[in-house]
Amino acid sequence: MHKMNSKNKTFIDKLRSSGLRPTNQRVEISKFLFNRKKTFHFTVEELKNSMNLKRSKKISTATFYNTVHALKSAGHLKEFSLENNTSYYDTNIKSHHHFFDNGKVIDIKSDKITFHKLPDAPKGKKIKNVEVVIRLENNN
Amino acid sequence: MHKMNSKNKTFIDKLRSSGLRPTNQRVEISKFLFNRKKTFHFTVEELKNSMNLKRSKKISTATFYNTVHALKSAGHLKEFSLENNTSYYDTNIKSHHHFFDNGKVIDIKSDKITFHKLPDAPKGKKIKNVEVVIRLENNN
DNA sequence: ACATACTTTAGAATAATTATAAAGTAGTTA
DNA sequence: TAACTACTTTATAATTATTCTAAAGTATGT
Repeated sequence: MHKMNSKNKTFIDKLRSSGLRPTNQRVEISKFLFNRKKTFHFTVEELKNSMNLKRSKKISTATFYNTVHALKSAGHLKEFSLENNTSYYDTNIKSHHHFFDNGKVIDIKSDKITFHKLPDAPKGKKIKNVEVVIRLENNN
Repeated sequence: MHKMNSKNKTFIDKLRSSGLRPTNQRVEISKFLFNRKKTFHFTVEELKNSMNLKRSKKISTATFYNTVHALKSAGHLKEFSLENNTSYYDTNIKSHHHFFDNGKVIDIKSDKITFHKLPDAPKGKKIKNVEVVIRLENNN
């Protein structure tokens, strides 16, 4: 039997709206992801490690993957890729852009980049979204 | 003993400037990649399959990976990632952008996209490049 | 409290990539 | 050109990220 406070509600709603029953594991993952002020960038492996380090009873890899995927499909997480064959996720789902600096990711607010010219979508297609990556290197 | 025509020279130079001895395998890969009019997008697996299909003596996976990596490091290929954990390479190394349409990649010439506003690089950093991805979906 | 469908989990399976080390080849030098 | 050495190729094993499987556990409606 669970005591539910209003804070948990958010996390549970995110799960429910992703078609997931709010099990203990999922609620903890959801809390871990969304109970923070700043945007959080992570890989599933990183998420698993940082959560499981603190826990006596570990959450399984499959559960991390399942939960992250469902949250992403429901639009609660954004997915993106770097050049190292792992998927990164971002708790900031608002349209925005990224700096990439040697594997480190920094968000760029959407309004920091505006376009003067954009191409039309090919026939029969329309633009779903536009994503800008600004790669950085050290000065001098 | 090899007969070398002027056409091969280009491919061999690309290898040499990548720090690679122009072995038969590498020259054939280099030709396959660069002896074409249109930009070529590929994964290493695709490259391997399309080249090896035609050959009686197959080139090994490791050689494809090694060669592609060296060419990429030397700047003869551009690497990019989609959300499926495989690296894509592009023989068009000029700064340009991409449409992504369900895993299919279409080049966008650099001058088709111009910016009205771009953020400054963080302190101590400078912008190496700016890459735009326009994701497409079907109309209606 | 029951039943049932959904979950969790450990471990196997898969896919992309990288590492290993033995056999082969290019480039240099005598 | 013969010989040498360093670089290559290759098959195969290893690794990494991810997905699948099927048995045991749990949430939810009645």
